[in-house]
Amino acid sequence: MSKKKKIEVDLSTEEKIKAAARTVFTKKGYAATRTRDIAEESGINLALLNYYFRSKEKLFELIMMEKLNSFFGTIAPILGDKTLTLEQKIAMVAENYTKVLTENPDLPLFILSEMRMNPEQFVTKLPFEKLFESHFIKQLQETRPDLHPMHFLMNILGLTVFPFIVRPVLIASGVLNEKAFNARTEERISLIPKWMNAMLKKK
Amino acid sequence: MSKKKKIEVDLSTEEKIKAAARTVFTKKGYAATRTRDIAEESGINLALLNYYFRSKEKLFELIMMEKLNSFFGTIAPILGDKTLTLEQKIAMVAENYTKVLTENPDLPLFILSEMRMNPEQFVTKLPFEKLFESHFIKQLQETRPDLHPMHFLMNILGLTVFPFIVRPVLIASGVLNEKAFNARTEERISLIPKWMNAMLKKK
DNA sequence: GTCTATAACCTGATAGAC
DNA sequence: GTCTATCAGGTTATAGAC
Repeated sequence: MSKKKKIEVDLSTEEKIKAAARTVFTKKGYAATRTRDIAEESGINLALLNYYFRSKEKLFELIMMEKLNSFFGTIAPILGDKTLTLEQKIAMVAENYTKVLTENPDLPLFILSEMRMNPEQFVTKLPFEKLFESHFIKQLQETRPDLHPMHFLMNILGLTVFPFIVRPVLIASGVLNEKAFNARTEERISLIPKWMNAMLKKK
Repeated sequence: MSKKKKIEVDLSTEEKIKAAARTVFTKKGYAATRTRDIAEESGINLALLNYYFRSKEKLFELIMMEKLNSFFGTIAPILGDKTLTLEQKIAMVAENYTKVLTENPDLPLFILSEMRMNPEQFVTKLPFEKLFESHFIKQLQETRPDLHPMHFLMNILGLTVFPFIVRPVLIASGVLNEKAFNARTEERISLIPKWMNAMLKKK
């Protein structure tokens, strides 16, 4: 017999705490989160949080590392792949990123908010060279040697990620509901490659 | 004689607290800010903060309203202006926004972070209809009736604002220093209108 | 208006019983 | 492993002297 008899209910205590921590940290951010909130959300006792994870900060770092891997793990392998054309990479970034973010819409704003408040804490643990010295950058330089390749990296990321960054505002203001938002970002999967192509052409 | 004999030093106590609150709230966010931090930063006594502003929350709302006005006040009048062409609006948004954000680079991430944690608090006080039912939206619909105008509003804002949102990461990681960052965003003032024009063309 | 002192409460973390 | 009880320190806000 497996340890887990049920699907959600019989998670180990450790996993229950992690699941609750993901929810609460994501919603409130590190500073506004109380360890009591996490305990309540997970249905476990407050003391067990420290028993399993030693401190609020250690638990947060664990969750943050998961999030960073989701965020950068999607993109770094694509941009570094030497067998893909520039057009293929752009299409894959738009599609894969949109799908990851649709499942996890607060990922970018969560990461950027926390990194802004404490940049040193995580910046050393991230593969920035992988992005900024990637094969993708070389391809951009070959295609448009007249412009800094950073511009186009910024453009593809901005076009893909920016809607998710303003999503809380759009939804709270009633401009779009969740369903309409998802319909628009789904449309952008095929639009972004066309737009990027138009921007990359020399006029 | 004027009340103010010196320029920075002789601000009224109230203005000193507000200036310190701007600095500390922007840097740490609402939840991580301690009223003691603001008192120390401004050189005034802790009790005076409550004397002038009643509570931490009231002071924060005041600062947040200033920030929201800087952020939306730049853009709403341009997008609503019925005498400007689509191309003129795009050029003005890129230029004016970039200049405002260069002076106040953490403005967008500050606003979006705080609104994410507490969307209801500010969303009612914002002129979203001004943006999403503006003359600019009508012009987009006329130019590209086949696509939702939201896409192009997202694109102009994303291309302009996104670099400032990832700025803390870029600078902390050493990918760009402040000077190089400013050089790139300055370049984008003239690039964004060209890119938007290319995106708006039917192919 | 400004200060010191302190009230009233909250928060992360642990000791110790089971 | 899990719980209750509690400690030690921090936090917002105010009372009251000057």
